[in-house]
Amino acid sequence: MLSLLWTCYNTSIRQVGPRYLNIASELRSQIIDGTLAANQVLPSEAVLSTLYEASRITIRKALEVLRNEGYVDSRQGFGWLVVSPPLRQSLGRFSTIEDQMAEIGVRPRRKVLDSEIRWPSKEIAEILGEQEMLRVRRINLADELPFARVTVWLPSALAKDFSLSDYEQNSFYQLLNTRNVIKRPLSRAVQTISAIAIAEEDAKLLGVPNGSPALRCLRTTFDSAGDAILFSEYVFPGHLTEFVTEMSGEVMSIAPSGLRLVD
Amino acid sequence: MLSLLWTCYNTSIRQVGPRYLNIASELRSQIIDGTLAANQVLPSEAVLSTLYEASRITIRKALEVLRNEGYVDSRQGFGWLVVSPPLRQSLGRFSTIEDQMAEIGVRPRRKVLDSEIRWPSKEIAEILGEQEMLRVRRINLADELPFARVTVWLPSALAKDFSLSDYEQNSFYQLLNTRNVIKRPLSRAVQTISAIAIAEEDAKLLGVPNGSPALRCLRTTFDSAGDAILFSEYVFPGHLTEFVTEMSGEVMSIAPSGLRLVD
DNA sequence: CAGTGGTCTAGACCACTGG
DNA sequence: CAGTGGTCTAGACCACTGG
Repeated sequence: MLSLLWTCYNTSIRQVGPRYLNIASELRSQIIDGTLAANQVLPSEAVLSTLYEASRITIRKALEVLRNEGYVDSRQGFGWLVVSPPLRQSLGRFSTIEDQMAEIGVRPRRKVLDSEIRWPSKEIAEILGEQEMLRVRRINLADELPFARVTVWLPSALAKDFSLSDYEQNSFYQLLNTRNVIKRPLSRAVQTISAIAIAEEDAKLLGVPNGSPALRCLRTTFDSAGDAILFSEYVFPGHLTEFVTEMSGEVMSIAPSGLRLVD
Repeated sequence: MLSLLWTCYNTSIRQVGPRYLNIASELRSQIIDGTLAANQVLPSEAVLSTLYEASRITIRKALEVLRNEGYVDSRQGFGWLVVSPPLRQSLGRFSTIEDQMAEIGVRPRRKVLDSEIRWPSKEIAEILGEQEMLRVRRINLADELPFARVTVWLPSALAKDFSLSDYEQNSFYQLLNTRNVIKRPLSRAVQTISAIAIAEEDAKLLGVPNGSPALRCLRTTFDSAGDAILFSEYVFPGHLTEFVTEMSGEVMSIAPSGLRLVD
């Protein structure tokens, strides 16, 4: 097994990107394909250091990446362990809904409902500022089945070169990040998720009974300097969607971390 | 300001815990109290290294901690920036629901509904194993207002020394982690959150109309070796609770990260 | 261009696990 | 006890930002 590791690494013609990411990828593959089995102890950092001809700090950085991804964990004085499958499997599904749709062979489509220039409501103005806004409402479909109604607000100054077909073919992240309209890339978002009884219009659009349960997400998206750029509302039918998340570390609350009381 | 940093650090009688955590705490305090203002560029790593008489790697480790907490972010070739307040504020609320209740002066209470020894259903057995289970159902109250119905399953072998009053006064995390009944501490959990129409019994228990929207969380809790120890179900009335979460990095999906289609 | 963060090295000492 | 991961140092080179 050790020689296998060594061979893989040495035969690679040229390293792309940082060394620690390559090492992390190498180890991740071996965990996924079972070469490194669940609950198995990894070779020690010193051994990996020799194997990969990298310093111990580089090895540790690779292992930290895998720890964050939920593949391994460490115990001081003992070693690094491969996390067992049930936990890993849940975490492995943390991909985007688009990836998931691609995986199961479902065709995604966006349909624009309307697009308007508006003066912001007080709530929107507080988040994005007191300026003219573009509001776009869309429906997202999976194999022509509607699974989300999405409304996006953004300063109209940023959207003056966008067309309706842009909105059907791209996400706002793609549009804003690729066409030089913002100084800094979008980098973070905070969202609030709640359970609601679906409103009449959304019920019709999504083809579910009026008042049936739905997940509602309110999201504010920030650029890399921390300025709010986008505000969006998502409504998902309750029977079609679920939200998977992880807690770790010392703080084990009765409620999912992030859940809070309102009013 | 620089001398202030230096003084604080040098006058500390004795460092507790790792150096990088102390440096992180110091910087965090200054961000919170405004000494380091929003969007301000931090002193460079080299300068901080001199100020704190620590190596650059130690400084970087402290900054990475703060980056993970959402206080700062970096741009290569430019520097470390203090993230602006709107984003930080949302993230700062990532505390537990218990902390939040303590903050606003609300008194928490647990009420045990019932506690039974049962043979596991197929679903539970798949997660926790084919063995005798204890099932405890509780109601959580905030100032006597019920806000959650919680059901916990665990192998009865682990619970043989617990009493009903233990269940009223402690969480299972506290019970299992503090009384030597498990070999390894509970360290991670994965949960699935969905929107449901509340069932009749829960509606009565929580004092809401039958069929009204609710958040339902299914959680599996693992020990540090990755073995599943606890399974729990939480039901929260939709009008009382919301779930706050963050996305960051390159992957910006239409849906909240972790959201997926079911069926 | 000088200065920044991103990566990496070769060493060191410590607290901790298991036998 | 020997071996492990956790922390830390003093250096180095690179890619990148801004002026």
